[in-house]
Order: sequence, then C-alpha cells, then structure tokens
Amino acid sequence: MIENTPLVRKLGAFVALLDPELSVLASLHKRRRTFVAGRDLVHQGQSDQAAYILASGWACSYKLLEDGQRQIVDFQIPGDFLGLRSVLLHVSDHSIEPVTDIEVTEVLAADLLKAFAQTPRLATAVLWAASRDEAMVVEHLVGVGRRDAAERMAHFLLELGGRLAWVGLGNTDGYACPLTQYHLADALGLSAVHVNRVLRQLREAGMVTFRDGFVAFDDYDQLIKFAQFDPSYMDQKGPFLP
Amino acid sequence: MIENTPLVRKLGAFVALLDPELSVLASLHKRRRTFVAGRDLVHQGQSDQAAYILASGWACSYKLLEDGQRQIVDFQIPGDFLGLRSVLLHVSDHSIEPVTDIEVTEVLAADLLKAFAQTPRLATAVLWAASRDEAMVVEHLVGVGRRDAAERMAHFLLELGGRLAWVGLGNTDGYACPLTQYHLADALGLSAVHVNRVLRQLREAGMVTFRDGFVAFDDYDQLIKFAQFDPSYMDQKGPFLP
DNA sequence: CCTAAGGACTGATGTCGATCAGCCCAGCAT
DNA sequence: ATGCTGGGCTGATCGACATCAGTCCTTAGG
Repeated sequence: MIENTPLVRKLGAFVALLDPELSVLASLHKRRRTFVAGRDLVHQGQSDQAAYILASGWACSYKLLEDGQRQIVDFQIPGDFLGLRSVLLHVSDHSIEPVTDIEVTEVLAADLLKAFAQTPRLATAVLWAASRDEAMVVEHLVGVGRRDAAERMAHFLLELGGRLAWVGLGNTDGYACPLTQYHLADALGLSAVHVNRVLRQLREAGMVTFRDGFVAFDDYDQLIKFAQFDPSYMDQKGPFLP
Repeated sequence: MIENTPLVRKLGAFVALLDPELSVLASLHKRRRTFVAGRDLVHQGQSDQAAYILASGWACSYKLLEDGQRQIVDFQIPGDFLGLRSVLLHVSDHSIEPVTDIEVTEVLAADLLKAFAQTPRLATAVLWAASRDEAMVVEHLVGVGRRDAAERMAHFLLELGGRLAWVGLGNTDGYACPLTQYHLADALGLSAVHVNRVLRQLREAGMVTFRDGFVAFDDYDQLIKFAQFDPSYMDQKGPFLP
C-alpha cells in the first residue's frame, strides 16, 4: 500500500494520483529532520538546494525590511511546502521560522525537478497547489490593503481555521493555535499593542476568543458576516484531472 | 523558424525550450481577441474555460470587497498570463480589467493541461513563471503591510520599471505608464488624494516624476535607496534546466 | 457653443492605529 | 527566593492617512 501523507492528500485533491506518481512522490521523501521553534531554517538571500515538506508543527515565512520591521507572508501547517519557491528561483527571497518545534522531510531540488520531468501530472498537481497558495497570499494582500484591523483579524482567524479543518486540525468550534500576538501583528501589519485591543474587541463582541493557545469561535456565523469571509475559495473540489 | 513571442522569451529564461516544446507552445495560441479599456474581461466568481496571454496593452487583476472598495493585486504587461489561476482553480477569485485597449491570445484550459501532460518541461517552466509572479505579489504584500505611503509608491514604480525593462518597454530613465492615480491608489491601498500628495512629494524631492502618462526617474539611485528596493529578486538568471 | 465627465490637484478636518511607557503574571535559571 | 524573560495587557499621546469638499483643465458629446 502506498503511504497517505498530508501532501498526498493535498495533491490528490487535484489530480487522481496513480501508482507511478505516488511512488515517485514517495521516493522524494528523503531525510527526516527536526528544527526547534524560533531558529530560522532558511534565511533571506540564502541559495538553496533543498525544499521541505512540513510533517508536524507550524512555521511561518516572512520578509525583513532594513529598518527591522517584518512582514509575515504566510503560515505553514502540516502538508505544506517550505521553500519551494526558493528552490525554483534558486535563491530565497524570504526567511522561514518554525513557530513551534517542527518535523520536516527534505526534498532535494534535483530530485524534485527530475520527478517533474518523469511525471508531468505531478508537475501539474504541484502547479495547482502553488496556485492555491498564491490565492491565499492574494487574499491576505486584500486584507492588509483594504480591511480595517478588526475585519482583518477576523478574516485571518477564519482562513486559518479553514486551512486547519482541511487537514483535520480544527472545525467550526475552533482550533489549537500556537501563535503569539506578535506573530499576528507581523502577519496583519499591525502593532502588537493594537492586536491585543482588537482581540479584546472581538471577544467582547462575542465572536472569537483567542486565549491560551486556543482559538474559539463563539459565534461563527456572525464572525463570517463581520469579516466578509467568502469560504468558496477554500472549497475542496474533487479531482478534475482523472 | 519558431516564433519568438514575449511568453517564449519569458519561459525560455528558465528552461531552454526545445523544438517540441516550442511547437506545443505555438499550438496553444488560438483565437486572437481584443478588449477595450475599462470593460472587465473576467469577473470574480465566474468559472472559466480559458486563460489569455497578453500580447499588447496593460491590464490589472483586482478583488472587490462588498463595501465597494477594491484592491488591485497586480498589473499585467505584455507576455503575462491573464487568468491562469482561474483556469487551474476552476473559478476566478478575482476580476480582470484592461487598463488600456488590449490584444490577447486565448488559451483553452483543456489544451493547456494537455500540453503539460505532453511536455513536462513546459509545465515546470510555467510553474517557475508562476513562482516569479507570486514573489512579486509577496513583495507587494510587504509594501502594503509595512512601508509608508511614499516608500510604497517608490518601490512600486521601481518594480514596474524593472518588469517593463525586462520586456523592452522601459529603462532606468523611465517608461510610458497608462495608469491613473486611481489605479495607483487601489494598488497601493491608499486614497487617490493621498496618492496625489505622495507623487508631489517624490517629485519635489527630485526622485521621480509621474506626469502625462510617463514615469521619469529623476534620480534613480536615490530612489532605489529611499525605497529600499532590492533589484536582485528581479534578476534574470540564465536557464538552469538544460 | 455649451455642458458633462474624468482626471489631476488642494486645504481643512477627523480618525485609526502606532508609539511610548508602563503593569502583571508564569516559567525558568541563577 | 530572587531575579529575568517572554507574553499578555492597558492608558495617554501623536501622527499618517482618510474623508470631505471643493477647483481647474481637458476631452467628448449634444
């Protein structure tokens, strides 16, 4: 029997992966490595030979400005690629920090490109996955550009919840969330102080409570409405490349 | 002789395209169509069977919020895909508006997927191109999240200049730019009023002048420094998939 | 010829969120 | 037991940018 990793689940949503593809995919999983929370595994500007697939834990990718400010671009949860773009572009345009201790499997650039050459359907599947990730970055951009702090926070917590539900780590009641308020601030383009106030505001409005590493949706429907959250772009469609 | 379109030039930067790939690419170019400025060619929520490759003119992709605000995610210039993500994800999560009258060639979803299956290297090349585009959206996100209005504007104008230079439509002196101040506002997450003030400020500082559809870099080096612009992520690397 | 409309531009006023300057608590190390 | 550190939390002040309310100019249309 072929293994059923988070990645296989993710890609399988787009193309019905056949045995040859699955075995190529399995052959990619090389060394298993672990990293401790807080110590970057990739630095901006570094040129990389390997990408990783996140097996457990949370990470975030971010960019640093010269004045020391940082913008978190995305959080990665199990099943996500780390540093795929770095490999394709030959150099990392961002840094990656584990939010918690994490486990990853290493994928060598050469192996990945070879795998694409051998199994075009796999390349298409990865392209699709990358598109979904990009759609999320775009949504993030819209939030930072055009939503006020509270809407932005609400939207962010909902999206994260959707992604987690998606890999079995959450539901409409809530989810475990190891992020600090500083992480939220850097992701949402706010100050940590203001993040705190906004969280209080949402809590007092009876919509979400984020406390002790747990996000609880107190009134899911109201929150969706408040955030103008459109769940459709996160819908899982069945495979359409047979 | 195989044709040399902007797209071929773009993809050729990553993989050395061979004759079979080039002919598959050529076979993608189906109907040629034109659209007039201002009338959307793709609507948010619409499900699409076709993507386009922009042959001439400028377009922009944007998302609309319920309250009527809009965020422009990216501008497309000749050689760029329009709506590639819509095709891959089966539904468009954004709208596309031609900024000027444009010419495009249509690419049918089915043809594209078939082309990927036949020529894996082409799929890899498109994945690479998509990664570069995503890197740009990420940079955009950083700007909107963490830079003040003037830096944001400066950075944006430089990046656009880089992309245009890249397809032969500009250089370090400046470039023709059909955008209105409203476009800039919607792209940068500012009000049109403030865009105007910021442009004045940059002009009076002797860095850039944007006037009458033309962006002139008055002091390129100073502007780069001011914007903390890192040109490296736009560097053209030679092909590395032989 | 006159009007309408879009785009650039400006001053006055208002507000959202940053910044500054702190307190409190839990866990951990000396 | 006593600091120290990281994270959560809070009030006061300040500033960047939005909003409002216009003017001016050019082009297009009746």
